Amino acid sequence: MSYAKDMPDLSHGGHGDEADAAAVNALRSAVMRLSRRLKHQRVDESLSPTEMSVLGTLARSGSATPGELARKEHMQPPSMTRIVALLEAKGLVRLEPHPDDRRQKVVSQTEQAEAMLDESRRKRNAWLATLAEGLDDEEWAKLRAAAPVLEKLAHL
Amino acid sequence: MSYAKDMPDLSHGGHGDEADAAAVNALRSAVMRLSRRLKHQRVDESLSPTEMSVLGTLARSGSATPGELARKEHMQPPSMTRIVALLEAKGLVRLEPHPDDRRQKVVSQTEQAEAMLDESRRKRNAWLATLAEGLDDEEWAKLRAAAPVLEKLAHL
DNA sequence: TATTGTTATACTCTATAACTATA
DNA sequence: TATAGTTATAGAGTATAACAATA
Repeated sequence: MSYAKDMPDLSHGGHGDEADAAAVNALRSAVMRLSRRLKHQRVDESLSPTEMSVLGTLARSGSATPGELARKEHMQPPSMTRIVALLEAKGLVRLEPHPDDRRQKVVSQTEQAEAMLDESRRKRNAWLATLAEGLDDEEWAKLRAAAPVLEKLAHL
Repeated sequence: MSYAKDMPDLSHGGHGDEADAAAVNALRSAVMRLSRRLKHQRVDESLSPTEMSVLGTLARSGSATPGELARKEHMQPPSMTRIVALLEAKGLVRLEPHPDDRRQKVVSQTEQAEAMLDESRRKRNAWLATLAEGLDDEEWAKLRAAAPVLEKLAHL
């Protein structure tokens, strides 16, 4: 750990000690395992985790172009094309021409998507609550406090 | 939220209010996005996130049979067969016959794997530290506190 | 020329089903 | 018969490269 003493006053960029390394390890490992399980314990049979994620992003932003969605979800444009097409086929998003730029399109969620998200949230809670029964209150509180940070991290 | 008043004294199984729902949402969304990015920002070019995860598990447990590894990683045995074969081809694990049961095998990490994990931790810190520069100290502290909990959750 | 989105294609990871060897 | 692991195969998700339309 020789570099720690060489960078004494990084105001908040200096997350690099051993506790941080352990956290990084746990984080990466947990993220991989959870993502694998999420694919299976999916709450809505017909929707993949990515489709759910895109729908969530859309719900927050109101509407967006495919390119914006791809950037927000950190995927490549062709992948987003496919996701949007799937969601449209399921009646969960609407595609309209962009008012100012005829190359672009505007994607927005349908009423059906909104209802589905509500229902889905209920089911998700049931699953997660079951999983969370293995956590005590203190652990759950830590997780809840970190959730928005994790989300921010994923968007950085 | 009608059920809250119907289940007044669940000691710690009652994670189900709106703040929890928001946390669940953020958690799922962040996990999916991060896992996708982890596949690309991988620190060691030749190792997939899953291979890294298995190696990490192996480092903690010392050695294990393929079946045990599959259960711990929440994957199916055939998938683990493939991962173990890849790791063996890279000289990172060793396969030995099980002393008591000739159906089973014992997987253990090599010295090379140990060295690789050390090197990898350094690189990972660099990547995460870069990402974490967008977090303030308080956010990072929350994340660090939650990391072991996330790991526990992923194993439940 | 640069940018948005799409099409065509290939790769990686993982699962299920069927099989082999051992208990 | 039941269990551990493997082989064969298929499917989902995503990427890159090449392309079309528009700016």
